[in-house]
Amino acid sequence: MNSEEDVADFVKNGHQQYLPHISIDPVIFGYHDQQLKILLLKWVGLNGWGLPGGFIRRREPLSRAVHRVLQERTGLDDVFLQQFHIFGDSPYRVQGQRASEFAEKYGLTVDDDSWLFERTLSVSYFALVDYVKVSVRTDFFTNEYQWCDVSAIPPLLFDQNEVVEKALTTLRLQLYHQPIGYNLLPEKFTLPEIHRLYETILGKELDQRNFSKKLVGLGLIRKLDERRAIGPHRSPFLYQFEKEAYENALKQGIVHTY
Amino acid sequence: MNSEEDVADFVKNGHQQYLPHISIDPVIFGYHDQQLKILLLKWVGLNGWGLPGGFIRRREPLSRAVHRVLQERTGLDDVFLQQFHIFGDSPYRVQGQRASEFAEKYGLTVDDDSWLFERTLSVSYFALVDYVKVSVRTDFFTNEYQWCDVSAIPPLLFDQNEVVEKALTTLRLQLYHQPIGYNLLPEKFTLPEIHRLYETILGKELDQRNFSKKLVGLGLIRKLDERRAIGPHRSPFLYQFEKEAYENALKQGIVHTY
DNA sequence: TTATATTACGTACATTTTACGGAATGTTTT
DNA sequence: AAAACATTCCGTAAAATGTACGTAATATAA
Repeated sequence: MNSEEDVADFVKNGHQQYLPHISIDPVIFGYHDQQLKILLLKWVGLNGWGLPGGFIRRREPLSRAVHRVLQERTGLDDVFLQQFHIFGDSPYRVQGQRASEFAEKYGLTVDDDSWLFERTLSVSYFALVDYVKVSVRTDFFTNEYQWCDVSAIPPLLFDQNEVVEKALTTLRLQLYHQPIGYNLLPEKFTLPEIHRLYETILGKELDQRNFSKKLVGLGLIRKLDERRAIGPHRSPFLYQFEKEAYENALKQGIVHTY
Repeated sequence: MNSEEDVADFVKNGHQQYLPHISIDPVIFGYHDQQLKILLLKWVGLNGWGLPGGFIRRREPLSRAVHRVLQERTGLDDVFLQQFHIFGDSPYRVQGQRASEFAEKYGLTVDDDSWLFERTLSVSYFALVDYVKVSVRTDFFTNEYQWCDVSAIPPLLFDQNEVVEKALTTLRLQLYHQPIGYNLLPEKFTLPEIHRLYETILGKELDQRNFSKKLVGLGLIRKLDERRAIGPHRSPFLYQFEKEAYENALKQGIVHTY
């Protein structure tokens, strides 16, 4: 959607195609090289940084909608997405926005009761991807993007700082229970690789020896009989995710503590 | 809402007052006397048992909406409610309902595009209450109710069996992390009381000695210097919830495992 | 051959969870 | 008053889990 015509139509008639009052705003964590970032977009009409977002098509299952939104933004398919909350309490989510400001900015005529500016609840998911493999697409509403380190998130639109915080908390809590890194690491990876990933996500050091014991003990990964050549050092063994365990995890979580 | 006039207006114009496409369907667990039940309503228009439900007012924060819905159904205030999922994948949630059947049943004229019969996502919460203290209110749409044992849930409307299952799983998972029994037990309660509560919810025996150690150890409850007379037996000591710990739990969960 | 950076692995200690038996107590019955 | 009964109360040992930590192996480059 990039022509002004399309946009005007979207603003005016989008509610015929999409459900009003509900947006999907995935927190897309990007990991690479011991850095954990999130994808932020500069929303022109709202004049600030915020999460990528999208709407649900009238006849589209919710989970398919999230995958589509992620796909549209990042080009990625088959990413593990985890729903973690629906936000509907913040004043911003109760009052809706003023259409007029937005209209001015774009030089569009926008009715004050346009569906786009009505109150919107936000269904929140998070995903974890490799940000160097992603080519982000911006559009008419978003003219800029950044991968922003999680330790330096600027003030975001609406209540989205809270959303990001909760996403991060949930990501960390579920790290040993959900197949979070599944689509991030290569099919065969080394212990140091997954070790660095976990350390980065949790923001703290994990004892390397205990870490491998734990992951193997939980049945999450399995050691292979191959190594990878990594230049001037000892070749590390390769590991694989235990597919069955992970598929179980997808449904019910790996660790059951009741 | 019980007069036919009100109902006709609700069906026709409810979307002026409520957000369409989103319902709130709390799973209300009722505990009493070592029985764990859930509140089910017989939905006349849909001809089946289902969860109590309600809609969000246009300018009403989400969490206030749930509390209101619960209040309207049960008369209870200040109940701990925990959001656990939003459902939007089931075919029933993607296609919407047929208005005509409903109209027939009630002898109302209902437009096929009435907001009420459009696709609806369900924001799900659970609560835990004492079901003998609740007087359930039915209304025009629901002419019957039952407190149904969790071990014998009948086929429910839409995807609500899945909803209930997930509610139960979440309830059990969070039992040691959220102030779930807070509004259920009296302010001062005995160890056997809370012990039986936990056993019933988890559906298994918990060693009585380890149980008290655990709860006190977690800082959830504190032993008082009083006892309660319970007839022909040794008088048990009374305990209280640790208010601060519980208020913390409300925000972030008590046990932090990352 | 040596230096260097990295991976690999095992063992002792602390903490948490689990298992389990026996003494104390408030009434009712004899 | 004593005995019987149903219940509450407590502590300790064993097992499992989590934490801390040092040293040997290895792949290249110098």
